[in-house]
Amino acid sequence: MKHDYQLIYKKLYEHYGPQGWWPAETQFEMMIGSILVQNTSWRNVDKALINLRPFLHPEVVAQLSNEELAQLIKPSGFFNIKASRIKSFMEWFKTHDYDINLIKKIDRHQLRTELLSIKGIGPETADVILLYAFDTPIFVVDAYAKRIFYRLGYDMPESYDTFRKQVEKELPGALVLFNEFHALIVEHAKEHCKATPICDICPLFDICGRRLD
DNA sequence: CGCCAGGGCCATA
DNA sequence: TATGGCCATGGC
Repeated sequence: MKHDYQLIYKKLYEHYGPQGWWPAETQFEMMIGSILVQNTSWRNVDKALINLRPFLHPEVVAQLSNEELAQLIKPSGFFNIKASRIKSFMEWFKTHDYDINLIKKIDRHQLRTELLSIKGIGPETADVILLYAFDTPIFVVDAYAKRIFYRLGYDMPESYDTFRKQVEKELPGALVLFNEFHALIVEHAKEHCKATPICDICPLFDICGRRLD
């Protein structure tokens, strides 16, 4: 199957329109949210963020105990693990003086390596942080992207980075495109390609020419 | 009641 | 290196 990632983007964008991600008030909130949302619905993350927002300053979060933090983020699930992951992230953030603009000056390849070295930050979380907090044009390989491409019959690489680079290679490198693409893929997944897909109204239906189930 | 959500770590083989 | 178990709440 010939793959055309740009056509998928086009179809999703035409159907759903601009998404304007990430849904956060600050870049710091974005980064915390990226950990909270791991394998979790945004609905639950939002509840956690409402609890957390009064404390949502780097110096304050860094001072909270794991137990206090866990209680605040409880609605997001996995709260003990995520509290620990947030604290690990804060340790790294502190080494850059909690300064987003300072981090933006770092070479992106090195920054990605630094993010991946943090306990609890894997490739997908690292990439959404790079994309939505540090304006790095990068394709986020999430479960939905894999599912869509596989179901379209594309022959995709298995490893995360090879998958990511193959998609990036065939797209124009504009930041806004990668920003919207990931958001659109998630938005699409909310309605389609679930256990009981409704694919005759799927915006990708005329690409695959068949039901995506 | 069961399933799963905008993952990642760790133990085992 | 490659699966499998585990983490845990809330919506449906």
